[in-house]
Amino acid sequence: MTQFKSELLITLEERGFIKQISKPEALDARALEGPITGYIGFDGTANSLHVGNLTMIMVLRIMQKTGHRPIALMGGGTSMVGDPSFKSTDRPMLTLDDINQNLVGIKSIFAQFLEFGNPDDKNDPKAIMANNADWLCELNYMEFLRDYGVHFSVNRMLSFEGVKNRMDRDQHLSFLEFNYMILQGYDFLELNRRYGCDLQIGGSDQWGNILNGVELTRRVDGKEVFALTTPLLETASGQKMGKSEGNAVWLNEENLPAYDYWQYWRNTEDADVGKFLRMFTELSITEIEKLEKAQGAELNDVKKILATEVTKMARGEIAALKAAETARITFETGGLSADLPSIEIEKSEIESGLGILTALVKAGLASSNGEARRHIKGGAVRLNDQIVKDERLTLMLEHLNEQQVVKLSIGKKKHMLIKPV
RNA sequence: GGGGGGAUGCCUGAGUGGUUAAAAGGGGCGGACUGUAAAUCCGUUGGCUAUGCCUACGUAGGUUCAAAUCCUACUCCCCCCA
Repeated sequence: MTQFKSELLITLEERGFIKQISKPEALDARALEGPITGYIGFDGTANSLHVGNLTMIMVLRIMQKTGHRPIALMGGGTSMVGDPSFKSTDRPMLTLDDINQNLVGIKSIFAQFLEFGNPDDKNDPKAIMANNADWLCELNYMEFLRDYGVHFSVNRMLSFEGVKNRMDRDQHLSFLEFNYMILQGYDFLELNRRYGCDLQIGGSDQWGNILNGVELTRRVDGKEVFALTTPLLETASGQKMGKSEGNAVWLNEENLPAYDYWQYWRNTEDADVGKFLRMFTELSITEIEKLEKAQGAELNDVKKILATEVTKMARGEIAALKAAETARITFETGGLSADLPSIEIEKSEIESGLGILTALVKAGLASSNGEARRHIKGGAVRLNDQIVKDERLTLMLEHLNEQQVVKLSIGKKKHMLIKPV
């Protein structure tokens, strides 16, 4: 294991962000010399980002905090093609408009984590948001082939892990998709030319693609740039990160209320607590080491700290503390917090008798009447903390409590308030 | 371009005329146990105004009392040869 000297690599290392580095010593030395410009690519296919992207965002944030310049590269160009690896879906190609609209949403999330500056000012040390559509869409095929295609060895590309796997499993790999890695390599070269970018960071599955860019930049412009990958993030029990109730855990309030975001982190597995504290909070390492000593049920308090810290960053301190308090009231005192996620329903609808099934669906606790019915049968549904046994029960104004709301729950963890208006 | 194989529910994958809303596993969800954890066990997993009805086995037609299952065309994928 290399002993790093630069604050950047030391921090990334101790927080568990490093899986592989192309030339660790040289990169370390470069980081000591002066600010590095590093980039990570993000998909522009959704209007938001989720917990699965958080690792990358945190790496960019660490770059900025240690005095380097991060670039968030939107895959506007590559999204136009659509990722062909999901070949079953025949999904419509995203238009430039869609992508640009998505980028607006994504940018607002980044703004929570990074400080952006003026991309045209070479001396502005703040973060940059770039879009590869700006250069990929203007490429001329013949020129591109002659200028850059010549530097790619098919033999070599075939030997990359990702490609090899596909071949071994006899899985279709289109030429389009094969070109992905070339375009990504070109991105690196282009970012180096535009912003002096010397580092590309990505998930460990990106290793081969990143190296292509490193190679290309060296061959074409004779510049040395670096690759760094982060470990693939899974929970200790091997689940993919970032799904809760089958839905993505979004980083923005509009897609997921702070309370639910807080809950996601509160429900972290014991074995992941230390890892997550390191990666997703900015508590000091000594502090984290202290917290990690907690055993068994004591870990519950540490999980609360984790949840609050992580929520602070994405949603701000006020929202985080409020979420923590709401959870405390709900789970620890059995009381009713008015800050639980809620929906508003017309008062007249309740007056005329709102079926419990419909209410559950409206509250988003069940996706269909059938599912709501099954939950009632399974004894999972509660109305104001009373188990509901009758699926024909109707909500009436008498069900409103002192605070003029009705609390609907499914299971022990999911609660919604219904507010008549 | 020639020959062969295939497309099934969230995913993998059985099913080759009626008993099939479709085996099995995974995943999801709920329950028990706990610590709002993991592991384990149990239940559940198309929709509806529900002893019935509708939608569903790549797409469009056809045969049949009856089709995921048979026929025709189309689309897409895989393999072998060129």
